[in-house]
Amino acid sequence: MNLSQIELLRVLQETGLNLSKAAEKMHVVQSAVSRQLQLFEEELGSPLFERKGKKLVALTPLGQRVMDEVSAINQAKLNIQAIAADYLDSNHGTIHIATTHTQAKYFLPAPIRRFREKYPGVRIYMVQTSPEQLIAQLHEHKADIAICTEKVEDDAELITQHCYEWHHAAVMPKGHPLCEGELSCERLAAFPILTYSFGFTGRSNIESAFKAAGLELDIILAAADTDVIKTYVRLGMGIGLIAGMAYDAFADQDLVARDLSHLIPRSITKIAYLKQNYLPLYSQHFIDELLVAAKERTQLS
Amino acid sequence: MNLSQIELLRVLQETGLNLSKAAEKMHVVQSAVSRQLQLFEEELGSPLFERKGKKLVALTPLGQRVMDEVSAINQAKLNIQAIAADYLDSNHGTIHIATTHTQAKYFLPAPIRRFREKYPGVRIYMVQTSPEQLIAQLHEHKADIAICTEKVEDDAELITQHCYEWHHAAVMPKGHPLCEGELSCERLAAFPILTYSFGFTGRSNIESAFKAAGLELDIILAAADTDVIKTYVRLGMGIGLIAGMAYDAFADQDLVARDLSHLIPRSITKIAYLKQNYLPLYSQHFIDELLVAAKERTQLS
DNA sequence: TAAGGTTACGGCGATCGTAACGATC
DNA sequence: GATCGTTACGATCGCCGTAACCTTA
Repeated sequence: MNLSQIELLRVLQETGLNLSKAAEKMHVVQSAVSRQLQLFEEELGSPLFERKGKKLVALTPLGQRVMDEVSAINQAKLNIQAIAADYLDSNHGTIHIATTHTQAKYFLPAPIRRFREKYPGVRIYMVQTSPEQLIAQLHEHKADIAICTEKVEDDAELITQHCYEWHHAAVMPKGHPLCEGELSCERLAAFPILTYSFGFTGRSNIESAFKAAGLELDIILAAADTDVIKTYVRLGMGIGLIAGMAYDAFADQDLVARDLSHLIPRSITKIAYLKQNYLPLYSQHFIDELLVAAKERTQLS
Repeated sequence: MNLSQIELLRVLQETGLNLSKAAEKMHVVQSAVSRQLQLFEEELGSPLFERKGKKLVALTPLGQRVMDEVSAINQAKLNIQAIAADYLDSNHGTIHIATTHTQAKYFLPAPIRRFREKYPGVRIYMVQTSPEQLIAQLHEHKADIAICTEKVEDDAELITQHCYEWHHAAVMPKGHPLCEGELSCERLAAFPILTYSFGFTGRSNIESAFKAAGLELDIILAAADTDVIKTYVRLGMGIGLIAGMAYDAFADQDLVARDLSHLIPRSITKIAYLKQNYLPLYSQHFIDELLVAAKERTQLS
């Protein structure tokens, strides 16, 4: 057993058990990885993969168990490298952030700007995905830190930190009937609604609020990001239900935003990362910066 | 980075950072490990060991962090091998049990006999140590399963299972004044006491019982095992406070045992093993056997 | 001077690449 | 015939062992 065999198994998973692609990723010829796999299976005494003809089509039960350990080894290997790199120079490196459009546009700019001033040598990569993909990004080592509102919890391999709480707001063109008077679920439900797609940005809280009131929403647009919603609100298509922080008092002067904290349960945005994954010092400072920004935001509102 | 370098680091810890001894353990010449260590440190960019002259004297802060990951890799490597071996033949292998004299002599014989009938191909190794060493044995991979009464808990890397509960008993020669009448802490404390060493077999429960009663025990013998205690009780040196199950109605006919469950809090014997450590099927069956024996014992009493 | 560690160098073997072949869609 | 995997074989590079040397208790 050696580390390149372990690496091979990891890459094989990534490539859908394709030896040729795995060879390419590892910068060796295909015959080499073929033989390494044979040697490893021989050493263990039984096959790790189900084969159909010569093709690898699935993991054997043994293979599945072994894969868990392979992940552990791979994680530890990455950690050693990260720890050493961090120790050599804790001002340079990379952070991969996975997050959603709303966070990327309305929350992250401030903390990221401040972080970049302190750590100009750290490259920040942002991956923007759907909330349900965020955690997967962590597990696949495509992201170090995920910032998300829905779908976290109950993952023993994850550490999650409370970041900040926010409420939804209703946005509408100036002069709309809902600009005046007390807002209620009933009044809102009387208009066509534009809001987030399922699983995005607290959508589930919107659902639960109106379901509790026994109301059916007429959702005529479900978008992944706020800008699309605002665009169609401007066209007079209906009421937009968006995250409160996504209303920009300056850029959105032509729209009216009304707080819905009394109608829709608060949403909680969290920071998540893998428990087993070593985060360099600067990443920890990045998280600190997020928490500072979160605190500022809560004091503001 | 490769697995033998990782292995080297592990062995270096075992040998007290002695390169020569590490080389010997790894069946290679000393110069080889010296160079491998250099290469690895070079790859990481900074030293893993503090050196005094040429000698390795301590881990650097980097080294300490790296060592944690090294342990993880080593554990995963062992797991892969164990899983594969288990998959090939789940009826052969080894179990290393770490336990104390009392468990080894008075509890384990029955479950081990039954287990051996079912799994004649499994070699059972027993390491008998002091309770405080038991957990260390697990961490050092010198034992797979620890069976112990004191000093477990609050170790996140451990899984502990409740095994059985038992009480202490007082043993004395026939005809001793304490053979008759109600037993109390006061009556016991009036005699010289022979019992377990600190940290052994529920000794702490004995302490707390008498401390609660405001009594000082005159402990004239503190032994690690029950047989020594019984031997000196037979010589008339005093009252023996031993684990109830350590009294053998047949072999100890010349002694009188009196239950102390109303005076001394119950002791709990637990099974512990490393969370990260893969236990072969037969080991899991061995634990089942322990639990069966534990149940039988509690029904008896 | 014994024990622990480093450096230099030659030899051997593990692993790679080339290449030809086999199978499956 | 294109994709995917295996087998055979020569070449190379990494790693080991020998051996001489350095350093400190």
